Amino acid sequence: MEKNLVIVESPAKARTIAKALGENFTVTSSFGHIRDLSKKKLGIDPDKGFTPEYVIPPDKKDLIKNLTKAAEEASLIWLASDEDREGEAIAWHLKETLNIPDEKTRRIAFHEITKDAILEAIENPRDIDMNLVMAQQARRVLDRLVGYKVSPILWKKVKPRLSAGRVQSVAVRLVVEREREIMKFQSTSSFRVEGLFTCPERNTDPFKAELNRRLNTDKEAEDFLNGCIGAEYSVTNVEKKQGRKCPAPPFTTSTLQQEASRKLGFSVGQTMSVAQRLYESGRITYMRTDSTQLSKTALASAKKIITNTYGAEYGKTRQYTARSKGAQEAHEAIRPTFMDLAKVEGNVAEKKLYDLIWKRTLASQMADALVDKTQISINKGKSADIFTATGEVIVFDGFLKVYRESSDDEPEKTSAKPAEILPPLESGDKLEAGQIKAVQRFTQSPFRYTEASLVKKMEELGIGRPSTYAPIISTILQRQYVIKGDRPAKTRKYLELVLQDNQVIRRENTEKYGEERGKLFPEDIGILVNDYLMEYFSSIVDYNFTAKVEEDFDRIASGRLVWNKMLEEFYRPFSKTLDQALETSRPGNGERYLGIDPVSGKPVSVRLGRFGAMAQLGESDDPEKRYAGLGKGQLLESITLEEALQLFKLPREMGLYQDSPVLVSKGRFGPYVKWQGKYVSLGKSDDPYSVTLERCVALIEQAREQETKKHILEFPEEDIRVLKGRYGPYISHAKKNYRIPKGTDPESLTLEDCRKIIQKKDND
DNA sequence: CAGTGAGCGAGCTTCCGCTTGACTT
Repeated sequence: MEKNLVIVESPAKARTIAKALGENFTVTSSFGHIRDLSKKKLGIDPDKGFTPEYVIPPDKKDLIKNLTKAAEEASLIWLASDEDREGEAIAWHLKETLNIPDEKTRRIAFHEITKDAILEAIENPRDIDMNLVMAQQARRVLDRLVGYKVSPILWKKVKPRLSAGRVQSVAVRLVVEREREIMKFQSTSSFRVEGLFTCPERNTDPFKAELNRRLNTDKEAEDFLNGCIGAEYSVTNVEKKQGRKCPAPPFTTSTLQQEASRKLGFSVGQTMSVAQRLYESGRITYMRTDSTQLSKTALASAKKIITNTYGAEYGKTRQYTARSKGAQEAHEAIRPTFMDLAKVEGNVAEKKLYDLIWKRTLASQMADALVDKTQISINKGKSADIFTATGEVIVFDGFLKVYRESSDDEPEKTSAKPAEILPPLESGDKLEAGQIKAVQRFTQSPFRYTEASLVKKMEELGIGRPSTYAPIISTILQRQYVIKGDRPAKTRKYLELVLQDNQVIRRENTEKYGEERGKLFPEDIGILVNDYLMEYFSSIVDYNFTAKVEEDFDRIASGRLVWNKMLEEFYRPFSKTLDQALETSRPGNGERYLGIDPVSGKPVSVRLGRFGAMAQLGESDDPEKRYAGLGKGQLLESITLEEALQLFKLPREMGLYQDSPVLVSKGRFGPYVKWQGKYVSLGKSDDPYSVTLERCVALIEQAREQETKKHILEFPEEDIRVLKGRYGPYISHAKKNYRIPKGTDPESLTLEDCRKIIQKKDND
């Protein structure tokens, strides 16, 4: 009997395919790529045609042994990795590494994981497409050259352990440039005028209408309102239009990450690991995809559910085409495996994410929503000023019954929302104005990126792949190029001028604005590295670099370009750039002179030092010069003289407590109080610059109390203590910690017990 | 863990894309 071995990339996929193929096929998986360039060295010789030296990573050795054995025993090996560049390369590496002869090799691809599709694939095997494989090889080698040639330059010129790459460096650039836009941004204000109108003849309720222009100053606003006194208003035009809203396409990796971020507050990493669990338990299709396509079976079952639940008029079968640049569409969109399963078992996160996927998929197959839009234009006397009232009524909800996509733009809270319904008015109707008010509004600075909106931007630029979006975010966070953080809301005053009973009243109100949560902020080192790369490696951090090389990869894939010729073309100028950077480049240290300290008359400057960003008070040759580290959220580029001077107010001598001095200062781990040689961290809401002695004493007392509670047992003669820590009780001895075995009551431990525990662990 | 800021100079750091586990402090 024939023995067939099918190799796919993912074990979960292998399980489903095994079921469809039956007993004559053994289905196994490669767990992604099986060979790669060595991590330790470059693995490419640019002088010898760029031929890569592939190695099997240590953690794949066992797998390869098993696969080789299985391949030897089989009579036919079906290489069923994905039908894209990376998948084709995996098929080729498998054939090479497992030593599979041509006559035993069959290359197939499944377009959807259904029995019919799988059997059809088996009927139509082909050869490995070497052009596509070489396109992948060119991609791999190029990324290695960029990453492993530029990073060491950063180690030498800036700081060890830094990194640069075709994708990550552009991600950092986006964050840095957005921050600079925000720094540069100057808010301006104008006055938005809104009136309440009624039509006495038709006995209507009051409705809102907005003036079609903004007024620049409060004077202008006041004049305008005064001009409204006694004015006559009439309807000049009523326009009715029917609009449509169509559903969003089914999820890809990046749109799932965006929606899970906006609606569920998940990080992109969180979304991926929850999705992975749903995938492994067979609830959803593959979660790393750039395709919005749905399988025929999925389309059919969605239609059935919609018809049964909402009626046939709610259904509209549609297939969406790829929106993103460079999409390779090796998989389906992310959808429930079984559409008729509306809810899944699992933890809260799994349930919520599944619900989101289910609704989005279903909605994508539903009818457009129909909206009646009405716009009423209102004349103010004979002036050119026009007020406009807009109304929007949903006449058929369609897909909105199930799902509504959210947006990244945080709408200005007070801006006019369209009214649900407007009174039936006709051109020529006379209106009466009730209250008219002019409210000061401010322009908003650009938004900082969230993890998910950065992914969206990268996808738009064609940079990165579904499998790398989450890891890229972790990398730039890990390198401390960017940091994820919050900013509290700020308050500002705004003016409101109200015309009521023929009088203009002026009010000053306050409002909160600009609160940010979970946003990406650049760090000083990220800014510095970005500026360095922009100066010496501008072609690499060019937003179009990836798109340009992708064109070449496509030409390689279609046989119009030879892979190492392309690399040759790239490398010749690139190696010159490298040499130049090594020889001549000097990265900045972010140094800025901020001004003179009015108290001491000494100059204040900031720069990046060995231990991070710092401020310096006094010239470098001043023996009494002082240093202070910059605080959290402060950047070299934007810190002001006032803020820097503030830093030198620490340490503060607070006074005496029980005859010992109390000191407040800031260290590596944040602000602290020091008293009698002991350190106590300040609370989250305490400000080291304004905290009082009283509060410090309270903190000291609290810490003292905890200290006494912390000690459960003491055997000082042998330097053994039983302490209570963050993770429960433990034994401390000679500056090392030891766990207490489960089920042991820490208070009943004897000195002998402790010795045993210590000895046991030290012997391990 | 707790205020550093110059420097002997070993040996190490690093990319992007495929894919899952194996680990507790």
